[in-house]
Amino acid sequence: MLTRGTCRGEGWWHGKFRGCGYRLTLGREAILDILSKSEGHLSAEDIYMKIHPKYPNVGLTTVYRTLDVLSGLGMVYKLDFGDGRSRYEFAEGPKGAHHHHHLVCTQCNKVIDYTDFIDDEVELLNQTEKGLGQKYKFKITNHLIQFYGLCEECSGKK
Amino acid sequence: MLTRGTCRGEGWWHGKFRGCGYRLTLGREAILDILSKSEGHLSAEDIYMKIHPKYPNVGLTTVYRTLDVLSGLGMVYKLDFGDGRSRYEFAEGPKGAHHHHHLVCTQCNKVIDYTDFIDDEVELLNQTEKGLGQKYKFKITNHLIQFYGLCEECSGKK
DNA sequence: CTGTAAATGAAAATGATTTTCATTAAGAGA
DNA sequence: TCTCTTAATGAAAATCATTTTCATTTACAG
Repeated sequence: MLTRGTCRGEGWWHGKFRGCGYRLTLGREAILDILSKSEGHLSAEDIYMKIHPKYPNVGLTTVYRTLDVLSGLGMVYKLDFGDGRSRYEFAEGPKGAHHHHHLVCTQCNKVIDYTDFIDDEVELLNQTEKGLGQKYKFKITNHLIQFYGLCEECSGKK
Repeated sequence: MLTRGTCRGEGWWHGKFRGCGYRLTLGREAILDILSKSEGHLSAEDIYMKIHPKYPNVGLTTVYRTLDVLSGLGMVYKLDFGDGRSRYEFAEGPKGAHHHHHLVCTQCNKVIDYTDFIDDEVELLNQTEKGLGQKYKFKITNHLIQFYGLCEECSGKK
């Protein structure tokens, strides 16, 4: 993962990029644009496909590279749902309005975002985070919570 | 993932295998044996290496296949710490004595198992699990909690 | 406007995991 | 115990997401 110092300050991304010594390019804008508009969990190729019609000269390689930068900056979460490819979602921050956790079907890989119990969870997590951070001298920046099981359809199929 | 029906009953693995229609083979025993003895997070190749001296005729392919079966049976957890290969650990069950969660360094990929806050976490998770299960009609069988950040060393390096 | 280092695309390389296929062996039933 | 069916296996090849290489382009500081 690419990281230049610790660049997690606030401010919108024009500044965020520049502030961290990154250059602002068309490809990066395109990718951020798609990511901030799309709901859901996009793979690198998904993003490439969505961008391609409008920006045919942004390659898949650049998508990967940009996603790496973005997740290094904390602007994007890189997720793994066990289907062999990484998924990315725009980060709104763990306290942000749309923060959610995932419910993953181990059979069909369907993913449901839920926010229902987030408040209690986040409260507990913050505590835990603090405790862990102290005990293990970790600078915790993020967390991942996923529940696994069978979705309605798949558990029907037995 | 290979699954034959829902085979998550109790009992030790000789029976568990047979009960689910799987055959008990040398390779599978070897893999279970290593997994149950080793602490930590082994990759398929780690396991292959550990087994090889004693069972030189168990191939890497079989290791992958067996791990797939085992994780289908819920006897092994398949984990992803972001270093490009899957890691496996013997499952003691979410309520088992050694259940733990993970603290992952995003820089060097070091992983710390912690059990410190498990009790509170597990309690909340059980509630959440129940609520989510009902609302989304999911049969939840497992959960994953990981905190990400920089370990002491890596945050030292700035 | 210019120089320099960062960013890029295309193609090749990588590397974990999966598939193929011919062979072996587990274990149910005789 | 012997036989037969089918699951399990190893080796090699295939797959496929991601990374690297390298020559070229481009952002942007000065």
